[in-house]
Amino acid sequence: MNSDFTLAIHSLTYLALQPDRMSTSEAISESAGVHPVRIRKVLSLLKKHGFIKSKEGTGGGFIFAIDLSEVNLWDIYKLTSEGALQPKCPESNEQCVVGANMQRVLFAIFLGAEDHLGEYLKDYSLKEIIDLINKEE
Amino acid sequence: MNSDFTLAIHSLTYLALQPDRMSTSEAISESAGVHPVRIRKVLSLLKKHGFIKSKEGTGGGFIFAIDLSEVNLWDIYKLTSEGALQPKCPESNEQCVVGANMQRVLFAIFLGAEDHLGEYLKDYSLKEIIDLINKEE
DNA sequence: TCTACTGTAATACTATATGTTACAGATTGG
DNA sequence: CCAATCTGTAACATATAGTATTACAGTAGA
Repeated sequence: MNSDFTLAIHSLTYLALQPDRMSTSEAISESAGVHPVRIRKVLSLLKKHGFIKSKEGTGGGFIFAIDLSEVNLWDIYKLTSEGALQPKCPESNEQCVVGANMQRVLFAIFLGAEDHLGEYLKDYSLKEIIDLINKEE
Repeated sequence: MNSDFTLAIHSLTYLALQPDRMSTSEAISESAGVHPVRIRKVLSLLKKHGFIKSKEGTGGGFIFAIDLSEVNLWDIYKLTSEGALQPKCPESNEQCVVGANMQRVLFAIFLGAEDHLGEYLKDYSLKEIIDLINKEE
């Protein structure tokens, strides 16, 4: 899976630990180790779905908009990575019964697989992520 | 997920439908729509794990080695794609509590996610794939 | 010994992911 | 009103991963 998912979780966790003030994309990018523009792109998506609020200009930045327990890993997976589980299917030969039907069969199975994954990921809310982050090894 | 998984399933399905004779990598590649060398690479892996047998030289090729019901999608996932679910984690800032722990936390969660996925994929044996392939829409 | 295969390494190419630059628009404070 | 500090995005550049191709050694049958 690509790193948008990780960056989204990272950013949300960061914001959750700064509940009282705006955080800039630069501050988050320093924590996450990527370019601020990338953070802004990911956060733009999270904002569009109401998880965070943003403000432009001096003293602006990003801030958490809802309760920690209201967002879980499945929500974020759907935003950033839906379909990532689906195996790539090269365009195969329609003259062959295998080639003609493989994509359809695998697509259906992995649609179910993603739902199944969802049931697992729903059990991890951001609150639990933060608990795990704080629980040092 | 990359297409090695799909090619492995495709090849196995193809071989399962030709149980009495050797199939060449070229024949399979024509059905799957990829280069024969790629098929040979994937089949080399399947052979190493005992799912198929191969024979070099004239009249050679690949043939199914075990019972259809003995191989399922989880077996093949593990061979071709284990770890694919794991979200990429950029190297983040160890000075920050979020950066220092995010990778460890996500890694553990997605290890569990892959196990969970396994429970789902185990329910699909190659026999069932073939039934689905034959069941036209 | 010629032909038809697999096995595999090396290389080339292509697609996707990521990084960077640039700049318009919003907001604040002097 | 102007300068400074942010977000929001598009456009472009670069890096990485996925895939295709070439090449050739080894094996087996006719």
